[in-house]
Amino acid sequence: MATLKEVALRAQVSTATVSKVLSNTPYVSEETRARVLRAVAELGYVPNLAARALSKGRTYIIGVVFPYNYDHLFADPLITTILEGIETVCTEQGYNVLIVTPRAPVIESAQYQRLAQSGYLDGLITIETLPDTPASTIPEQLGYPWVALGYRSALGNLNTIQSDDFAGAKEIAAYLIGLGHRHMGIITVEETDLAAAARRMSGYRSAFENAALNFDQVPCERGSFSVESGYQAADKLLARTPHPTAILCLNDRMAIGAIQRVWAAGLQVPQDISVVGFDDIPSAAYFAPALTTVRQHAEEMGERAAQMLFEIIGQRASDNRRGTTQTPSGFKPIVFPSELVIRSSAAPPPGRSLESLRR
Amino acid sequence: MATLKEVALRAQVSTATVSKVLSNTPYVSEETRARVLRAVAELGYVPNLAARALSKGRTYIIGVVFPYNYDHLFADPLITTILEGIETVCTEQGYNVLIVTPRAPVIESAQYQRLAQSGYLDGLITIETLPDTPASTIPEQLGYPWVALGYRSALGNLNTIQSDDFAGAKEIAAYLIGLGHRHMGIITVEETDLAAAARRMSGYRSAFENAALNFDQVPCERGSFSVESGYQAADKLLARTPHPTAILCLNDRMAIGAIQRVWAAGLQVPQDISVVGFDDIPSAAYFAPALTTVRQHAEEMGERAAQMLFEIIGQRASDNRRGTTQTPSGFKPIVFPSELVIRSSAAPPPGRSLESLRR
DNA sequence: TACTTATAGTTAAGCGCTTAACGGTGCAAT
DNA sequence: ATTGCACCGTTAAGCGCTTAACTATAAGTA
Repeated sequence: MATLKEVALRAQVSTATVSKVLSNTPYVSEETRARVLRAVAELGYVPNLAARALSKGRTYIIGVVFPYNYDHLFADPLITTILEGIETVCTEQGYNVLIVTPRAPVIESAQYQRLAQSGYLDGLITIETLPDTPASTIPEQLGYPWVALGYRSALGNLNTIQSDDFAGAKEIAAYLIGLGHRHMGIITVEETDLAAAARRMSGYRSAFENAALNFDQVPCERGSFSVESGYQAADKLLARTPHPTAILCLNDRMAIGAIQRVWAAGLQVPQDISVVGFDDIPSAAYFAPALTTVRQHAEEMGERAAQMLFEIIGQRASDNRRGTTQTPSGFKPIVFPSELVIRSSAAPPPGRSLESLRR
Repeated sequence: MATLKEVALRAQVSTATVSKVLSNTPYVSEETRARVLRAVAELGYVPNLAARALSKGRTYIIGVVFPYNYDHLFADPLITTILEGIETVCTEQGYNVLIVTPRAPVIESAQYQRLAQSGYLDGLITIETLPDTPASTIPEQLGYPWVALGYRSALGNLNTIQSDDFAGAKEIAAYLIGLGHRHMGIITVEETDLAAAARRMSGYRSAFENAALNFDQVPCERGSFSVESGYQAADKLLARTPHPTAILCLNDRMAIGAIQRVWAAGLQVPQDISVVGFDDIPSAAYFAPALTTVRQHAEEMGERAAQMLFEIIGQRASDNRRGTTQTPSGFKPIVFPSELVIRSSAAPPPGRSLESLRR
């Protein structure tokens, strides 16, 4: 609670001198430096960050904006893993992380809007799971240092970090096709709920078309990310005759739900039906059967996002210093590969299952 | 980027008036109010929070301090669930959450120390998994609004939110005993790594003693929270002859690891060996066999912690207003019950397994 | 000797906001 | 006519820090 002034008084110097000592500015004698430092120690002085922020125009806080329409936000391991990556880099750089979870579509979220423009944040990382939300727009308008994890077609995806959803989806679909599956089902989500959904669906489609399979008549149900919704969606898929021999799920949690439903039907995974997911959440490996899925490099993506943000912040700062007008350009999108993780929830289709089921 | 001053200029009033309008202070005519509001809208004015924080002495940011020695912090669903609870309440109250993850024992973490004392935070919630870390001490010394999730024997556990680890552990141990198990093994962690560890162990002990079983000769291995470490610990437990018919694990992840090891030995859970966990992480329900474990009310605990914090903040504020000296007292600890969740990873011991193993 | 220049420290303005204290109005009550 | 007071608005003093601009001294240079 001691202030700079009190330190100055005690050390018998001006506040400017104390400030200089604290910021390691040169031209302070060893003797006064020592005196100041002693006063600081004696008073247990800690600079007031709000004051510093006001006068320096920097807060050393960066905001991480979560997607708003997720069911249980932090329950998604992918998101928390990304957060962890971000957090690591920010801490290294001496920045703090403020988490922003808009509870309304971003455009309506007063909380978010204010924060973004309040000068409280030195930068913003948005985790954008939705297609082109206005969240994408605002920071850019402000010339605000900002990076998005996700897609932003509007601005040519500048300053974004992405996962190669298309390639990952294509690969896992091709894998199932390679195993011999011809009748598959898909559990997806509303494309308005997840920007990546469309990419993954395109990936699936591409694999199907490569194998000369008609993608448009593949049965497809929609869930809402959760295990429960995966169960429900699988329920509908299994009601078909013949039922699919493999189910492609847009995320792991729905895959787990789908597997529960398959079990409930008295069938085995993968012997009777193969089920694959997407994301490779931590428990995917320990689930039985261990999930065949697609891994995204979430932690690295988070780290890279933070690094990119700091590059932007640094660049802005030097621009300002030399009075250059801001380069309105940005970084090209960084696309992280996603990789097929083969475990044991997928296998070749049962030999004559189709025939036998048709009886 | 517009400032109060600019708004005032445009609305042709003083900055004080603008400020009053913005804070809904009475005694402003409808007409000027409208004029000010229009100017605000036209300029897209958003108050600068750093300035507001400085002049009001409040930042509307509360810090959540994570335990420092966790392997993969955010990977622990318990922690993220708590965070979610905290976040919910804070958002409701118009507060933001800053996450603080000391990367060193708290006492050495300059980052943490400064933050706590920098006036940047209106309050602190520490998630304390360790026994009486200095983290517990500092905020209290400062009379800083602060709540801990965990145990703090030093201060009579004032202002803490706890889970009834003892009762939960006792209950699950008693459950296994009730099923008929007599030879059990325990997978715990270092007590210096988790304050609750001692409580849970006491709970186990109590159940054993109630059943007149000698707790001290129960084989006990130590892991480090992770699935992998559970596997390793189970490995040692299974090396014994006779091996235990049930394994009590201090958390679910280690239980999952232990189950993997049991499978690797060609044994079935729960037919051959029962394995139970603690925490009831989300995937516990979907794991096969679904884990019998102990649920903690993590989200509610987080919410309650935040509520308690706001009560303290409010109380401080009114104290200051009427100049009362701070009541150094605090709230009594709130203990959340933990409840046994019976699923399918535990069953009675195999009929004659004891005899047959002893051959 | 006079003029730089490096060093050491101070002054004071200012970051953008809040708020106590202080005028002025009108108008009802004395 | 005087007082009281509810109402509307302004002035100005901070909040605690940073930093440009300045003063002052000592040492180096032509």
